[in-house]
Amino acid sequence: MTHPPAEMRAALLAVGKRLTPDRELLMDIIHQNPHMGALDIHRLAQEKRPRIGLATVYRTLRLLEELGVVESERLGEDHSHYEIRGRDHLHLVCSGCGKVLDVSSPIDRAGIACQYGFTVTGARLELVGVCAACRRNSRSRFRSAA
Amino acid sequence: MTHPPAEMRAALLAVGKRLTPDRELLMDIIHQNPHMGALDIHRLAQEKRPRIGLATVYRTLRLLEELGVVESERLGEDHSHYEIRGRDHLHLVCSGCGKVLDVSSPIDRAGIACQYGFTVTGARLELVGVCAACRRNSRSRFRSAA
DNA sequence: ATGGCTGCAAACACTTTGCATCGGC
DNA sequence: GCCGATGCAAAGTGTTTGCAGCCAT
Repeated sequence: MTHPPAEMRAALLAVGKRLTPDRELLMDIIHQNPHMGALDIHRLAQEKRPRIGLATVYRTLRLLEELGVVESERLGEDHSHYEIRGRDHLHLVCSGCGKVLDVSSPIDRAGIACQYGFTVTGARLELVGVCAACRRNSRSRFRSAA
Repeated sequence: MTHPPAEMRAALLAVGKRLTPDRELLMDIIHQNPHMGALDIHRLAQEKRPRIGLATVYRTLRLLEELGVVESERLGEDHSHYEIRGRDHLHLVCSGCGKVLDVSSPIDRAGIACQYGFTVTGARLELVGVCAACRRNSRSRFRSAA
């Protein structure tokens, strides 16, 4: 529980990237706080390393995303949220305040209302994959990472 | 089929808003082109009304969203996409180029691959609604429109 | 004619990038 | 010691806003 980002460190080293204190801290924060924005992550990081810059946060997030260990999402807000890849992606997004709740089990509306106090008014489903054209060009937004 | 935005016009007039040529044109464009970005909409609009400004596009989109007739979404890109509210919200988002396809029937992966040439690699589900706190405050991001 | 609507440009929020310095390997 | 990583600040996007003039009502 202390240092879960073992896979993250491995991913970095696997491509010859350096394991810096900044990156370790950021990986820890991302791992322990689901769907946070870059500015929140930065604010949290500054509590432990006051001199860390926002650019480093963005650069690290982008790097980790390219390595496939984190995933960024626009959850209806005007900024991105970041989380560990492969975790559940069923989110409850409040149309009032934009708050995001995680749901981990297959659910029904009554169950959600009961368990999370969240009233579902609409759904939005995105299937991510590769379209015909990109398949032909074998193009993918992060596959080209050296 | 010629002028489907009848409901849109009604929505405008219902709240005492004016029915201008710019707005009619924009409503037409939005109605006929699903999930387009603001800049695409602007570009299209300029073909018919060269003097239309980008600010008008944004202001109109925001107005129509507040009226509940269109809906904006961040489909993995760094800008918003707009479409008529209530239409299907099952999207196929290409991880290569970001292109978005609409799917209208309940489907399976094999069916999607066959019908749309799109290889599904992951899914993302958002349930939109009202969280407990906002329910208590009866707060909602667009309910407060005058 | 009157008040909302528009174009223009400046302001904004989030994110990326250039450059000199610092530090992991 | 080398080359990558960082901080800072400037540049880049997409979106919003202030203001003077315009046009539906």
